[in-house]
Amino acid sequence: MVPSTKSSPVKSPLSSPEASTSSARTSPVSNSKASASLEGQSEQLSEQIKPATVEEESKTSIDSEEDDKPLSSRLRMKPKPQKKTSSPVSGKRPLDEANVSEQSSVKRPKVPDSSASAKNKQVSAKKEAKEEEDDDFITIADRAKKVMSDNKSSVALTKPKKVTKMGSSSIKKTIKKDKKGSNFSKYSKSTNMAPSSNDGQEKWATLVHNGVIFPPPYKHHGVKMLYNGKPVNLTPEQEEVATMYAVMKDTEYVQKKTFRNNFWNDWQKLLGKRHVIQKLDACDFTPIYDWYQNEKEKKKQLSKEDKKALQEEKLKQEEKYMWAIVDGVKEKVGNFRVEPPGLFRGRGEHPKLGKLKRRIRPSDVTINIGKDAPIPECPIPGESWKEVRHDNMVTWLAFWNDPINQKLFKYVFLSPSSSLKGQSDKEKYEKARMLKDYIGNIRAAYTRDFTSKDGAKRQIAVATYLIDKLALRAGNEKEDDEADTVGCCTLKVENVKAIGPNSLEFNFLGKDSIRYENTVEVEVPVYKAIIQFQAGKRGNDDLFDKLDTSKLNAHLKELMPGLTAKVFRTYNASITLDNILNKETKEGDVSEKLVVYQHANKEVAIICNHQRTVSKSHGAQMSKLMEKIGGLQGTLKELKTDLDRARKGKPPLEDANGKRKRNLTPEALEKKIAKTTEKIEKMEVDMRTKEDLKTVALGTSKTNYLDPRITVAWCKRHEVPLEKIFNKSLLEKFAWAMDVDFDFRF
DNA sequence: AATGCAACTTAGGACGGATGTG
DNA sequence: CACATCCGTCCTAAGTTGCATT
Repeated sequence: MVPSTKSSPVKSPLSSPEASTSSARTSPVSNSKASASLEGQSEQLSEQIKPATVEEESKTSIDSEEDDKPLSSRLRMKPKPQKKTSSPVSGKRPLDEANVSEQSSVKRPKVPDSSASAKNKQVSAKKEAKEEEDDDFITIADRAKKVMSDNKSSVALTKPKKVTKMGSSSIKKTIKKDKKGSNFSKYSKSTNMAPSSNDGQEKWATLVHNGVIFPPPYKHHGVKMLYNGKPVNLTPEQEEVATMYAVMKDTEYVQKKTFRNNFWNDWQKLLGKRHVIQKLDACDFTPIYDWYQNEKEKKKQLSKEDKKALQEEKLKQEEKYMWAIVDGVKEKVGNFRVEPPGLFRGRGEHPKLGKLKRRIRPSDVTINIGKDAPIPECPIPGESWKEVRHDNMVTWLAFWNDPINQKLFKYVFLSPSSSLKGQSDKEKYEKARMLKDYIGNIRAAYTRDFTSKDGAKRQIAVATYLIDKLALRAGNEKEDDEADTVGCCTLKVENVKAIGPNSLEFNFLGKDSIRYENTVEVEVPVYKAIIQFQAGKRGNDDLFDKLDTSKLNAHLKELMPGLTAKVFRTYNASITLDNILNKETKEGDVSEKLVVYQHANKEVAIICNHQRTVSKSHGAQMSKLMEKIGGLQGTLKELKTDLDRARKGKPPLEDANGKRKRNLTPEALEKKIAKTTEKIEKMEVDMRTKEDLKTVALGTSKTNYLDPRITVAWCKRHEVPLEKIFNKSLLEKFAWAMDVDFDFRF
């Protein structure tokens, strides 16, 4: 795919290919294809873009009155009907206020984990233990005990962990009024997490695992590619790389010159300078491509049983690598498979596209494991690990150097469902919640500094503002051998256009070469500051020349302990979800509530610019839906005439095929009409959402930005089954959030 | 202060099985 | 039942951040 061509949801589904003007990177190919067939429809379906109407409220500058408003209501990229209601309410939330005052009176401990509720958890966990088909060999109760004792011991024999002050903040949680049927603790396994945050501390006391599994060796297939029309003999090594290229025939990668050049370069090294094959252009890989397609087809044609058997075989081989035992608890390992060799598939215009990513061998791999644990046997006979370490200050189980960029490491970590990951996830959200208490002052401070005499200060202020308001990423410097993308600190002059009287038009490639395109009305001082930062510079110069991420983060740390740029994204995402859910959830059935949730989720995804490419079949799908609706409208018309006739005692007209229809009573016809109308309406809604979400990825925010406790609590309050929102993986990942109080607010 | 290294989180796309639909 | 679409899972790239070194 060509990520850079996606139209940005930040703007609206309407942003057309030609809107993305600048940048040589823009290849309109996929974009125009995707939208061409649909141009007319999408115009009707999607909301109009207007240059962001950041209304009155934000012109009055950000003052503390507005502080707990969700970003989405402070920043209106698209006017939305239902949002009109939001302004008078002014974001005051009784529940939240209670929270805030409570928090400000009690100094928030780093991890306000509630020991009180931990007790509850154990009880409920035990209760549910039976129905949990957790394939652990340790029971939950055992695990709880184990963790408890481990904690004690590790506290005893390691540097004092911050086990202290768990009391104060947890007191509030003792009033546990559980609503009927709203207990999700069946998903919370041992919620008993190590009680402390431990940055710079031991991450585990004991660690046992079986290392990593390597991909099978290459199987020589002997299918001959053609060179100038003639079959060529290749050694297995040469053939392997040729095959990697051949099978990518219908990806967009091979269209890219960089990809082909890099591939050729690396392949030629294997062929040798004097090989018959002298240039890529004269190569015909189709025999290999066809062979591969055929193999794939064969695999697909296997019987259900055979497939299952194959799967089980694989599972059996991998079983031992799937688990680690961390402090006596069996935990899933995340990525225990070593990455197979292949051609590098970078995103966007990555300079290393197509380079051969060589095979990783045991001698590349460093293992990290408990001192007393048996060292994993090297799975390839005759070879051995590069190194074995016993470092409990880190969480990785293994790593090797990335063959594409030797300086980088590829790590093997535990899976997101592990309590190690869960704990840091929780800490992440607690930090973001802490920002709530500081955000007012922070906003006041940067607003003040928009006009600071000190240029560096001004840049920090504006950058912080953009990170807060637009949820931009920090933006580290990048090397020349990476794709040319930017974040806040690395914005170029040409990425921002000042549009009078006080709007800014952003257009740049961010992470994963996803385009960020957005026009926003900003405070006048910001507008002026940007113009001043741009003065006398060229398009490619840094907008913030006195700033980088470490300066920025150092500054943020002075405003709140542990504050960094990315916390703003988490904070704004989660508070937006919390606010929208609580504002917009009405009485109604589950499906209506799910619509509200999805809407909130979408708002967050738009704020964070989480995009996806429009599926190849999107256009076709839409036309199909249109057709269906058209058909239904036809029947509706027919039914209406029939109703008219029936009322006059006449028989229905013949249908389109000239067939006779049954005589129906007017009542029956009315019923049918109502049903059809309903069906049409439902389809129209479906179509609108589909179109609306065609470029928006909801999953990323759900997985990484939205405090799961907001969702869990909301589900409890509104009796929505959690499984409607979290799939199995997410339920596992968020086990730590399951027994949150139903009145939890972010 | 700049640079480099290390460790960890966040990200979109591919793929294949599950589920819905006619 | 056949097909399309949906959805979860896997994969691994691409970020952020903290800290040590120069």
